[in-house]
This record gives sequence, C-alpha cells and structure tokens, in this order.
Amino acid sequence: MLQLTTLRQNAEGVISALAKRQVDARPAIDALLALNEQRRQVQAETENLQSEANKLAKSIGQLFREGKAAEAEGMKAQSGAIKERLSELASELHALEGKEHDQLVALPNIPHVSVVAGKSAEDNEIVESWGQAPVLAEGHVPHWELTERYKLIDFERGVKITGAGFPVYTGKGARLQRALIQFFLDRNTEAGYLEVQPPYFINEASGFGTGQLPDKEGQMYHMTTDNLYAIPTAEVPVTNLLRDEIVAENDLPIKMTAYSPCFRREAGSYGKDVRGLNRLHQFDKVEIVCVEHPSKSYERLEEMVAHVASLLRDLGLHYRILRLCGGDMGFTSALTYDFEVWSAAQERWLEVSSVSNFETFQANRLMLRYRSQEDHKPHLAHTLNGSALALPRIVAALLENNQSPDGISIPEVLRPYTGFDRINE
RNA sequence: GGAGAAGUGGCAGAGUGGUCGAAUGCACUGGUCUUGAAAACCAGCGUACGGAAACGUACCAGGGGUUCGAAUCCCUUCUUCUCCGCCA
Repeated sequence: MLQLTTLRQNAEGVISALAKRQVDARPAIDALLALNEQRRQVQAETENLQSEANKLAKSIGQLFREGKAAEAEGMKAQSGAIKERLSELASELHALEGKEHDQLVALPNIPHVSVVAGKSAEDNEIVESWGQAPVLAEGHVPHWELTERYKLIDFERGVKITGAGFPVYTGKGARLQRALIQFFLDRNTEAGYLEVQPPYFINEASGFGTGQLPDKEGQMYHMTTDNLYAIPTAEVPVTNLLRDEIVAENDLPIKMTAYSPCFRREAGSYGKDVRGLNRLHQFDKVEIVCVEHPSKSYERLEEMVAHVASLLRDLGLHYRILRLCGGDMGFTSALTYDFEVWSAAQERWLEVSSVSNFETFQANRLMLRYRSQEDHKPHLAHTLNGSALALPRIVAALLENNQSPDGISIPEVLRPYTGFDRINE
C-alpha cells in the first residue's frame, strides 16, 4: 500500500513511475486525491463538532456538581442536536475512509528507478548467467519419465487421494526432498538467517499484510468454516510475525528463513507448462525474509541475490538471473530478480526463485516500523523476501541435467543429506 | 466441546460513570553529579489521523449499544488462564 503523503506530495512522480508497469494510474490517483480532500474536510468538521460536544459534556458535569441541575438539563437538549449531526458526519466519514482505503490499496507499488518499462517476460533483462547447458546422452528423457522410471514420484496416486498437482514423493524421491530442504535451511542459517517454523494457515489480517488479500483470494485455498487460508508461501506468515510492531533500529536487519509447503490454486493452465513438476498445487519451498532499514534495503537485496546464486552454483545448475521489467513485476514489489535454471531435457528455463524488495509497500499494510535512533520516532521499515529455494523445479533440473543411461548422479553437496550419490534401478 | 475467571501504555499494575490519555513502579532517553561507571537527583518518555503551527480528534483486546458524558454499564466476537472432556 502506497503512502498517502507520497501521493499528495508527488502524484506526478508516482504516475510516471507506474507507467513503467504499463498502468495509467492517473485516473485512479486523481480520484483518490479528490476523495482524500473530501475526507479531510469531513474529518475536520467531525472533529470540531466532537470538540464542541466534549466541552459541553464537561460543562454539564460541572453544573451537576455545583448543584445547578436545571441549567444542566437545558444544555442536554443542545447536546442532543450536536449528537444527531455528529452521527451523520461519523457515518459519512466512515464511508469516505473506507473508499479511500479501498482505492489506495488497489494501487501497485512504485517500481525502483532501475526497473525498465516493459510489457511482459520478453522485456526482462538478463543480468547474470552462470554455467552452461549440459550435453545429455542419447535417449535422455524429461523429468516426469525419470520420476516414474525410478519410482521417485507417484503422480497418479496423488490424483487419487487429492487431485492433480498434489504429487506423492516416494523412496529416494522423498529423501531427496528432505535433503534439499535441510541443505537450504542449513545454508541459510549459516548466512545469518534465523530458522522459523511458521503456521501453514493464515488469517485475513495476515493475508492483507503481505498483499495477498484483497483481490487475490482466488489464488489461495480458503477454509471457509474457520476463515483461514492455506499459505501460498512462507513469506506470508514469516513477514507477518512483525505485523503491528515497532522494532529497535539496532535490531535491523532481521533475517529469517523458513521451510514450508506452499499451496496455490493456480487455476486455468494446461499442457506442457504444468507437466510433471513444472507447476503444482502443493510444493515445498524454503524462503528467506528480511526486514531492513530503508537506507540499506537495496544492499540487502543484492546480498540475498548473491546468496541464492551461491546455492544454485553449489548444486551445479546452469542458471540465469533476470531483472524484471515493470510489466512483469508483482503488484507489491519495487524491484524483483528472478532466477531461472536450465531444464536440459525440456530445453527451457524454469523459474526457481524470485527475490524482491517491497520497500515500504508491505510495511505500510503491516504497520511494521522501526524506531529511529535519530528522531526516536517510528518509521516504516523495508521488507524483502526470496525463495532459497523452491524445490520442484530444482528437482526437475537436477534429475534431467544429471541423467545418464545408467542413472542420475546427486550433486556432491547434497550427498551428506541424501545418504546416496546416485539414483538408479 | 462444557464450566468458570480475566484482557489497561514496552513490562508490572492502579483506576467501577464526569477534570482519565490514564496513578505508581520498572525499563528506556536526555541532563546534573562522578576520573569513568553505579547509585542518587532533575526532566522527558504511546500510536494514528487532521493542522504551517498552536492545537484538535480517536484509541484502555476488536466491533456494536446505553448516557449530556464510558477504561468503568450492556450486547457480541476474539484471545488468555483454571477445571472437566477429547486427543497427536
């Protein structure tokens, strides 16, 4: 959520920045500012009247204490009239505030200066690439054939017990999942992230805090009986840990990491995009989250990107890093780097991580602030997060890229976790 | 799930209809004192919105109500605690 003061002070700047997202925000912002003006006017009027009513009530109390009951009774009538007008104003103000909030919440985050204008994934810039595509032996196959051949994943039974997109990992497939989770958590912890195990269901307030609600409820599984949502990413519970809190400036940065299953409804896509592990309704991910001082958040973003890159290099996966263009960037982000790994048998890039700086966009919804040592006042913190890493596509790439006619080799760094160095029959 | 009790500022804890945004203690910040620190003393010390400011308004778990006036009374939701039940 953008800050109203920003809009009031620099509407033109916001409009031109949002244009990089291919959004013409002018009508929305004009309407919002007009609404804001109206709200402030009604608020001022309401508060003046409240002030009057308060003074009157005090005088009445005074009169009663002095035993001047008759005079007091007379003033009560006056107070009644004010009260009537006040309740009209109050409901008007309430409605205006609601509208203002709804419109404000509908505006996406302002892209960072380094973000280029662009429409879609085509316009993203490749900022780094590492390794090279492995040359596979004759007879290589995509990962969904490998998982079947070596009995790593039982997609069919997943369909039986739940539905499409809910795989059942078995044997070395299950062990590989556990190994990756453990490896990522260990590496993140070594890099200074505090390990956290959050709940996997969240309430509405949490969904609002990180930007999933309102508007994106269709992407989450919703348990209507208890009005809870299954988390689409650990970002939601972990970032919300600090909702409505004012942290000490000294405590920044706050770095946390969490493993969680992620649940996404992702309705409406079929074909090769969703084949095998490419896109699932339930998948595992290890997330990193940072809360940082505004002056250091971009430094921190670079650090997070470097950290994620180091994980991929350790796994020996050919990857590239993209800086997303305005049009491809998420609603809440100011700057996003996507990581893609090369899937050698599918011969395509698969997104495995997305690392973003949200600046104050989430913090403003979360009311997540730090107390400045300079002015001793609370200021909005910056929040950042990234995947480190999402498992399914990593598994897809590992299986495909490391396959040979007699099996699949496990990267060196994972062997202490898997307890085996090859997958074969 | 059943019965009961309770939710006040960072923490502890007063406050049962009027001058309470809220005593007091601790913590914290600044200062005096000190070679330095501690102690002591003095001062400050919630948040949001509106306002150039003075200041105003709101907030005592959330929402609603009674009243001229609510932290205080009523309704409701949530949470916590105790006992019982169930249970990994």
